[in-house]
Amino acid sequence: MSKWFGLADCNNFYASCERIFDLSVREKPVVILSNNDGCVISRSQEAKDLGVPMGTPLHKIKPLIDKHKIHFFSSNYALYGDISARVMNCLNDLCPAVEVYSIDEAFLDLSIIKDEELLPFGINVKKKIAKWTKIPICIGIARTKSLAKLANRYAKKNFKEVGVFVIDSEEILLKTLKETPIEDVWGIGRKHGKFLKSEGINTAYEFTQLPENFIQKRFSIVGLRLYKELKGEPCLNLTEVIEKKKVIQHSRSFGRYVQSINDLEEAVTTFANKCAEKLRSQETCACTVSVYIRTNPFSNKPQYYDGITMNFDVPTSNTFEIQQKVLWGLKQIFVQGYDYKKAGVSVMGIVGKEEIQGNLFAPEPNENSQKISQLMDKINAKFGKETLKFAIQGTNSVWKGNASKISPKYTTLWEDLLRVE
DNA sequence: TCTGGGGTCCTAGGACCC
DNA sequence: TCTGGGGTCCTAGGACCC
Repeated sequence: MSKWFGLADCNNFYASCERIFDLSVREKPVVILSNNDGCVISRSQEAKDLGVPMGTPLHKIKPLIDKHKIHFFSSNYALYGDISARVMNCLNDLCPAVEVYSIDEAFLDLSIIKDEELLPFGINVKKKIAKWTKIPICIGIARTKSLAKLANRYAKKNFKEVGVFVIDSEEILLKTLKETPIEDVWGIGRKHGKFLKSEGINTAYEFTQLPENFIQKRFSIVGLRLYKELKGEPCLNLTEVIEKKKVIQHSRSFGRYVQSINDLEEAVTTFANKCAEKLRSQETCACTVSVYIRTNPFSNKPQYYDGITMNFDVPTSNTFEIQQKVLWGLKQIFVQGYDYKKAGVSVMGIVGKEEIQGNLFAPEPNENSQKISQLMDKINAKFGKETLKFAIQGTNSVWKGNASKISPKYTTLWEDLLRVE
């Protein structure tokens, strides 16, 4: 049986989430800002139509915002994560097999659907999702994942009302490939796009007409896979199981410049804790941890960047152990006299906790501190983030960013539950 | 004044081993 | 003077994604 892949993708996801509960911004231009209210990371259709570019810093589009009364929100990941889970649950109920690909996208295996049923099936899924979650989606359907992506983009662009597009004939395939600019193809980023255009390759179709050995040589096997997929040969499968993360990071730009090591210590211990929590939540331990600090690359002030990577004797997910290493590392890389703007912690060499090999020469793991870590996880899960935290994390952190325009956590915090009066 | 955060995969090159 | 060859493992860097 030949395959059919679908790609369901939420339209303007973060902006759409804000509109579910806040009726005053429905049909109004809305933009969502990154951490620190830095730059635009999501736009409603109305905002796109007004010419708000993706990724621009807020201060650069302030005149546009004022002029058109564009509503803007700080990002509210608790809300988006919860709405995403609802959408994915619905897709799971409606579709034979689902691979959650990102917070707002999922691949579907539709191979068991009859060819002539694909379009009505897609339309039904779209309608149900809209009804159950109030999130508008588009669905692209084709023979490969890369083509489903292409079909999805085509649906968004040309059939937004229907919201579903199926590439089910050679003619439609060629037409879609010819109408897709090369830089819009999934897997062709800025660098490759620029190179291809300089070679006179402007569309997905022209890409598929290049010789195979040229693709392999210039774009390695990743590019070759894409090339084959665009020609209709599936090289990527649906992966339904959620794999454990191989790297876990936590980093933040600061709300203002930070000079003292104490403030940096507060920040990096908080990040170390987050990494440890994430490790425990996927039942893994890390062999390695690194920490870095940096100044603001956009400013004219003296620049500094340094990081350090450290190994554990025995892989760990213990908050205390990870914190300790990170604090030690910070002392090694910290230099007085700079305005620091960002710091981050990442853990790597991640292994399942059952695969850990003991180290004869390492001290026995501290079981008490591990139990405390787990207890903290439980309490924080029940009563909310950072109900319980470490003294060194501070209580009035100067490094924390601004989120001046954050919407309520309508779905994940009792106090923020919508009231009907 | 103000510029996000968290991932993946692949390749090249060096260290090391036999 | 001439200085192997093949394999593995690790890391850094670069490309991409949302």
